Amino acid sequence: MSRPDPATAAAAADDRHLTPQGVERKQQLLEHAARLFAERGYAETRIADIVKAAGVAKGLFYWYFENKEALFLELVQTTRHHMRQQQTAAIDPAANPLVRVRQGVEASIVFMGEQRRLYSMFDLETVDSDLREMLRRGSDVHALDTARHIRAGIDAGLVRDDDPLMLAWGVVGTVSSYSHLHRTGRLDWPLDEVARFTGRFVVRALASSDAVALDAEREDRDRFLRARA
Amino acid sequence: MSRPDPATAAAAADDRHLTPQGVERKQQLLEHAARLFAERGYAETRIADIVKAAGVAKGLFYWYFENKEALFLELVQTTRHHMRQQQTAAIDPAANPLVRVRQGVEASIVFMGEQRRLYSMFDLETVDSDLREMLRRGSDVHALDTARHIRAGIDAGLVRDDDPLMLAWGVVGTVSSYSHLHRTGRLDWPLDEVARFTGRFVVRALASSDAVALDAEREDRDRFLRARA
DNA sequence: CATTTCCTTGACCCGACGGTCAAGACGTGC
DNA sequence: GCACGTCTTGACCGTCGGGTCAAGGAAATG
Repeated sequence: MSRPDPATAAAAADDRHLTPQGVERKQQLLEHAARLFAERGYAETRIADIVKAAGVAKGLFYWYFENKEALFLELVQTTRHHMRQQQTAAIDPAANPLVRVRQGVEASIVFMGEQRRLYSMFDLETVDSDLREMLRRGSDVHALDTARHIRAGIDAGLVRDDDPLMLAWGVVGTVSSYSHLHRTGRLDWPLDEVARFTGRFVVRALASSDAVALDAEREDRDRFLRARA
Repeated sequence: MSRPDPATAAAAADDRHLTPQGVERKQQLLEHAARLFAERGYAETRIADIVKAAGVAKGLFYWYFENKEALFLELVQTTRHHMRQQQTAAIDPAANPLVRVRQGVEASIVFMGEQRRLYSMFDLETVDSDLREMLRRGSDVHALDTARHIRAGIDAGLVRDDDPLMLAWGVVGTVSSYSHLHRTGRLDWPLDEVARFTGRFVVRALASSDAVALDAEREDRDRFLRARA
């Protein structure tokens, strides 16, 4: 479906050399598209809308992108990349597994909250089935990642003994739920409070005992206060 | 938007008298539509597809429904109704609040799993913004409902002291996450195991202490064994 | 200054799809 | 057998929107 014959490849080929001007124009299109997708959804955004917003002719769109789907893909990939960067930055490798999960969770909430414009089109699968598949792979990776920490947590006796991958899915699901809630404006708490609440929820769901959970929460409060100081 | 002028109301008026044959035909259309929505999504399903599947002419669709959206609405409402019935049936009013939440959660998972065809179009908001609003109101109700039990749980000292509505959103989100996972085939556990896992996850996230959580889980096992006998 | 590559334009094409309509079949009561 | 409401048909219409194209300007390259 991506490149059935050479004729199609003529438009927006992989090895297009972009001048600085071209790079900037492409960036403009991406940004306007992102804004429009977030405002009215992927399907409801016409290519005509995008080029109009950018103030260029319709044909130009196809100079930079093969089609709407290709643009969307690019948007998703770069955003995902930034998200992972943020996550790894937030996770303290020296901390215990349960705390690491909590740090990842809180970082995700904050990132998604700050980038809510972009994320409006991620978890809610407002796209056709091809793209849906791709979006799914994203959360799969996220869950697998989380599962690693959880496994370590179980080994360390910090996380209760249950299927690690299933627990990880619970974490990912919880994060995306609260983030979605916040993003859609049904929850007007400040972002960092949403993050801390979500962290608490997840820690409680995973912890092997009260003591462990309390410990992870205390550590949380400490970090929070330290960050304030 | 629903009925701007009398002319529109001509099609599928509220006070249409349906013969038994008409009722059945309408039902056929609803069922085929549900199947197709589930398979390929709301937006990707053409009215032409629906009537073709039902083996009738296109014009007939507009005899029974004002448009695609109206059909969708009808589908959502009846399904939601069944879901709530199932939930209330599963909740033992004599049980303690935490257990009641768990019962509701497990019933939801089972119901959504059995009706997965229909539910494919619910939580994932594959529809335009008007319908999205309506779908949201559905989970709002669900969360509010859950929050009542949680409040009672906090008063009884069974649920940890945190914002009840937020906790309720966590429950609803967790349920819809695991249900979604199961529905999309990324989780091939038997349905009742998914339900019990989800119940456990939620109970742990809410419980005020290990003892309380263990108690609710033990009660769970007991019920399970009793049901088997 | 010639040539090539990049960038931009907007009119145009065409298929898809939601929705309409005139015409007729079937059944029921009078 | 007539009249009326229910039900069914499929051709037809209009619009919307993705995608194409021929043409030309602007900038780099040689």
